[in-house]
Amino acid sequence: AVTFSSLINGLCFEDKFARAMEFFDEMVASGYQPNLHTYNTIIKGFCKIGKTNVAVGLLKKMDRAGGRPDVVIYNTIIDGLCKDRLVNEALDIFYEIKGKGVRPDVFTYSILMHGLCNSDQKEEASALFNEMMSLNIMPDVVTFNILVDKLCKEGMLSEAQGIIKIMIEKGVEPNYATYNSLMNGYCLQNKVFEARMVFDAMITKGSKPNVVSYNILINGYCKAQRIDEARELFDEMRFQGLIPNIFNYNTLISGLCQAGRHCEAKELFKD
RNA sequence: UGCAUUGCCCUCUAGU
Repeated sequence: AVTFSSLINGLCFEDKFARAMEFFDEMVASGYQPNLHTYNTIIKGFCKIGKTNVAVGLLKKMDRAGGRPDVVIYNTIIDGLCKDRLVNEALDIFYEIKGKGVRPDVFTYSILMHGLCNSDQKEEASALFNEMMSLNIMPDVVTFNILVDKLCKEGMLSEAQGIIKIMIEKGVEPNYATYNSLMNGYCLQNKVFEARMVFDAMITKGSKPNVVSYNILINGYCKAQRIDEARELFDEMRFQGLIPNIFNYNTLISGLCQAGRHCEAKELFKD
C-alpha cells in the first residue's frame, strides 16, 4: 500500500496525473481499498490541475461512504479552494469540520491565513492568528512567514520586522523564506541596499541563500538599472553551486532587454 | 517497528 501510494504521488509530481488516475482506478477495480494517504494524493492531484470541484466531490463521496476524511484531507481541500480564490468556501469547510470533531491544526490555520492574505483580508487573517493562539495551536515558522510576507508586500517593513522579533521571542527561528520575503519587501520599496543587508545577514546567521534569494536580489538590481551587479550575482550563484532556474533566466534576460543589452540577453538565452 | 499524504518566499507574459 505504501509503495502504491508513493507511486501515485510520484506520478502526480511529474504532472502525470492522468496516468495516476488510471492506475488508481485499476487498483480500486481489482479490489484494493485506498487509504487516507492515497486519497489525499489523488485529491491534491485534482486540485493541482484545477479540478477542485472534483476533489470536493471525492471528499463528499468519502464522507458518505464512512471513509472518515482526516484533517490532512480537509487541509488539502481548503488549500485547493483558497488557491482558486474561493476563500469563503474554504471557510465554510473550516466551520463545518470544527462542528464535527475534526480538529483544525497549525496547517489549517496557516492555509486559511494565506488564503485570506491573498484576497486582501489581512484583518481576518490576524483574527485567525489570535484564534489559534487562544486554542493553544502554536504558530510555526510558516505561519509567521505568511504574515511577514503579507506585510512586506504592503510595504509595512517595520511591522514585518516586528513580527520577526515576536517569532524569535517565541522560540521560532526565521528561515530562508522569512529573509526572502523581507528582501523582496525592501526591493519593492526600491531599497536594494537594505535588501542586500538582509542577504548578508542571512549568510551570517547560517541560512543559506537559495535560488529564490538570489533571484529577488537580481531582480532588485535589474529594476534599479544596476545590471552589472545583477550579472555578478548570477555568476556568484552558479559559483556557489546553485543551478539557475527558469525564474533566474527570465529575470536576468528581461532585465538585460529592458536595459537595451539585447546581445547579452541572447547569449544567456543560449544556455 | 520503520517508511508514504497537507501550508510560506522570486521572474516574465496574458487576462481582469
